[in-house]
Amino acid sequence: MSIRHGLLALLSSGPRYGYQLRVEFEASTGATWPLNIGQVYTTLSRLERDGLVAPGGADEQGRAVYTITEAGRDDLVRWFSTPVAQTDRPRDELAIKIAMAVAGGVDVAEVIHTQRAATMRALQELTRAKRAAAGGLAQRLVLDSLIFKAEAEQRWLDHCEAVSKEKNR
Amino acid sequence: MSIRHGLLALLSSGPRYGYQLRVEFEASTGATWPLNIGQVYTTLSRLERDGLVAPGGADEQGRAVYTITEAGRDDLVRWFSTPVAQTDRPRDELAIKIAMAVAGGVDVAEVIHTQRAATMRALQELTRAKRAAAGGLAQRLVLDSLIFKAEAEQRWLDHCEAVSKEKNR
DNA sequence: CGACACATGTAACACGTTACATGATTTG
DNA sequence: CAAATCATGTAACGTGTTACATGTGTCG
Repeated sequence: MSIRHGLLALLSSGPRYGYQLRVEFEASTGATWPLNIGQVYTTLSRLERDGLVAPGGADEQGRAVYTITEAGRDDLVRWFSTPVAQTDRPRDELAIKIAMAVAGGVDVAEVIHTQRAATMRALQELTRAKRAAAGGLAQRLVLDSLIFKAEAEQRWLDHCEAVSKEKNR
Repeated sequence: MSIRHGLLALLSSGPRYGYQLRVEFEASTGATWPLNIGQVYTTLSRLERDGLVAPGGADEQGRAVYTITEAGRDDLVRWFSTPVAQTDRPRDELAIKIAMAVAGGVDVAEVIHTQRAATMRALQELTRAKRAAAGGLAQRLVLDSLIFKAEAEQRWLDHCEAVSKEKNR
């Protein structure tokens, strides 16, 4: 539901056309998660189907603009005022992988090691991207979010290693 | 792909039937993300379709067991030896929400406040669950993962508040 | 002219999720 | 006996994702 509401949020400050939405979405959230243009159109169709946006004809250049509806604004208000709960977050693949490695007969230390190297590289890439500091505030915050998460992941991996070593004694 | 590989991992230490897989999956990863039993069967069908598991007839009690295939083991080895990259993680709904709030004309402080309260409650619930300490090592590590993440989220929210306040001066 | 950015859209698929239908077995 | 647990499966849907088809305008 992230893209859905992301596009809806962009539409809340005025009518937009598909291509523009992708540009603005990526400008806000950064190039972290590139948004396929096809996705924009399919999502717009679904938003229209659900009555949250309405096609607003075409603008001067003949581009197909969409406008947010009242129902769309309501939905958006609800989105912003409702916190993201643990339960509606997707399953964490890494946590499951480590859990399965611990439970099964897999070399946990090896899995942790591989992951740590990858996360380390990601972290370096992220701090590099942050120093470049091209985008606006929103984009920088998203970048920070990823950094905080990556750091937490490193700490957790250390923790996993320590605990699983301890167990093997 | 988490459930897919999770079930495959469980099957790697011997044939299992559907119901059993759900029990073991939840025993490993905890009640954090409850696994609907229907999901197990649909996932098993898809694994069979892809040749990663094979139906192994029925056991003494007439339960439909599945066995991992060679291709399945290969896939699993690949899964364990390949780190989870940033790019194949799902979009973070909270990050997008805050980014959109910052970009649009939404009361960011309010959104942050609501989220922080929810995350705080989740954190308390998690530490409570950890003290209860019912499960095995794997389950405890998953719990720790969630705790580390929640803590990182709190720090990030603080950071967002500080930065967006600064901007409004 | 050829490449590239702009612009729109459809078809098909993957995974995850829930609701529903169905029945056997166990246990209070 | 009734309720709960065990057990299997299907149908239908939602979102996200990619691949493909198509066309215009612009700039080197």
